[in-house]
Amino acid sequence: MPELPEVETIKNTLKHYVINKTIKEVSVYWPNIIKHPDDAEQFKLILPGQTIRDITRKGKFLLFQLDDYVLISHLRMEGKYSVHKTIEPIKKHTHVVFAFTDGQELRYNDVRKFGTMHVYTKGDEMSQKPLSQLGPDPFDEGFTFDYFYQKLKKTERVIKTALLDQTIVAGLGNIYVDETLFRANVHPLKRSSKLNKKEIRSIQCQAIETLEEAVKQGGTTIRSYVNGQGEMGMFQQNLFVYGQENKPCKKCGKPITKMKIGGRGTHVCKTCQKN
DNA sequence: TCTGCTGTTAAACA
DNA sequence: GTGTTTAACAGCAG
Repeated sequence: MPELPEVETIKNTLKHYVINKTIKEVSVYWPNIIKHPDDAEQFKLILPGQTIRDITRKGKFLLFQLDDYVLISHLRMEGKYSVHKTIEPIKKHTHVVFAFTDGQELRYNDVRKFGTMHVYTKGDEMSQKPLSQLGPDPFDEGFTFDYFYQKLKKTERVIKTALLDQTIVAGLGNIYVDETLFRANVHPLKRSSKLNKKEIRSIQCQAIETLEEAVKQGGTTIRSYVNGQGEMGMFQQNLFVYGQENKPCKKCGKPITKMKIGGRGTHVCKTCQKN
């Protein structure tokens, strides 16, 4: 589910509810979510007493900035956060609960249990998995044309696969890659190393623009995504190709084709996107 | 009931 | 380095 715009929206809505709250107790109902410390019991032990000072984001990762630690959370396909009063019943598929000292709780719910959580001592998080190998966030200074050009020029993979690679740029997923390539008029099967400067610049600009627009719309809800307040996104109304199989292209009117690239469903207008 | 699909990613293997 | 398959899971459509 959540790609950069959805994580950004969750961050913004959640901040409103959990900033300056102090963790009293942590419950873990599915320990496999916890990747660091190795032992979920340890995870439960170190967090009480910590106050959430800020929430930040890098790529698709949500970072809860605590006093002494950083909690790094990845939602994978269907992870969701919500805030409740302690007395409210726990919903199905709730795997981790952070109870605060004020009678409220931050709950992590994940139908498919693919999400991950890592806790590191503050300052260590960037040199450890999962952030250590991550490329620049598209909204960061580090996502320069020179950097992007170099990275794409030296890989033989097709552009669709390269854009999904989080070590090149962090935050694009299947929806926004398809949208970006359509807007840039580049075919997803085009070899990255064969792209010219103009195409690479276009992909970079369209990626940033698409993500910015999606953030403004509160993200894209296809099946299950909701923000930290349980609200759906609206960007699905602005999609050009994702989920538009057999529907007329909004630019040329020819039907949108769906194919498989690198094992991922890929939507393309064969008229507008040239290989 | 069975099969294939899903917004993610890491690991194992050729 | 690159591509493919599998695996972590549950739900849903056909």
